[in-house]
Amino acid sequence: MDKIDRKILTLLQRDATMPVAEIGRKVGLSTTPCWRRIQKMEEDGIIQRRVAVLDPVKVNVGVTVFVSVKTNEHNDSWMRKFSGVIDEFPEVVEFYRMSGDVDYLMRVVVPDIGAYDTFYKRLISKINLTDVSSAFAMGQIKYTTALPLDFAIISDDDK
Amino acid sequence: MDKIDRKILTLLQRDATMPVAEIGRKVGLSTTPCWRRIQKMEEDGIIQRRVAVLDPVKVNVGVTVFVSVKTNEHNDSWMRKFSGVIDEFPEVVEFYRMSGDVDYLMRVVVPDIGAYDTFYKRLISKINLTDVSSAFAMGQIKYTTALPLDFAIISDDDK
DNA sequence: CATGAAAGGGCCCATCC
DNA sequence: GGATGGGCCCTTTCATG
Repeated sequence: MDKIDRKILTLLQRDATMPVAEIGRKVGLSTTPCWRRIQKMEEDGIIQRRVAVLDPVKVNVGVTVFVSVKTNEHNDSWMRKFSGVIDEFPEVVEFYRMSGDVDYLMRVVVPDIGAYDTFYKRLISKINLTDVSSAFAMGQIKYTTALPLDFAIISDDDK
Repeated sequence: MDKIDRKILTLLQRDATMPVAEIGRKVGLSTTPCWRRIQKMEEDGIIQRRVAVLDPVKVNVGVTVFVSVKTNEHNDSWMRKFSGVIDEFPEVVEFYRMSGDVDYLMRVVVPDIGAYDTFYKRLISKINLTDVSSAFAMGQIKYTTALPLDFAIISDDDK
């Protein structure tokens, strides 16, 4: 991956509908080589997919809750089971295995507190969770799907 | 918004490259009305944008850190300043104002612990933060940009 | 008023240089 | 990496219930 690829990714992370010809123009390439680079990055899995991003408030999931879970079950099979349960809940949009005193952290999106309570009851009915604590977000100040590309590995033969 | 719109959104959240004709076929509509519905949802801001989603590991930001901030400055102007500082950091991909004992929570993506330390130093040099604590994720088990549409408001005249 | 059918223009993508 | 061309898809216009 070189500087041009990074520029292409920057543009596509911002707007995936941009025509290849225009991307090429912005990065100083003609259509074909630019298209080939994009194609390769898709094959390599650098570009995973192209998705529509919706307005959370307008689809009535304006409330984010961070749910911390502590457990005594520190084995792989339990994690897989937990993971499988979480997969069934579309309200859970992010799920992490943590280091430190919390074992798992998930981000849940719901319309309001009441809906969160419903979610919570459904969750604990599916799997036994020892210690769960919920932190409510009062507002989303920043949210982006665009990853920083400043750390991406640049091939040597690139000025 | 009716059931068909929800189906369209479900498809577009999964894959925004799907041709309108195919979407129409899947939801039981011909091309034009399907295209118009999508157009309208874009105008209404329900569909905010279409973006490329990249693989975090492959662009070398495989480590997620959740940073909790407590502060004594509970006024709007300070929040705006903080918000402005955060905007300058592409490593911060999410930023929330919280209720409870933590005031702000952000998700930061970096290549490794060392890069997080660099980020942390740069951050506290830009703004005075009283109480900051960092929690490292050992792994991302689930991440989706797709919001649940089960809560979306359905217009009455829809079976 | 919402849907469907058909036509034009633009873009993707393959081939060749 | 660049240029040309065919084919598909988006987008508009017109017709229909």
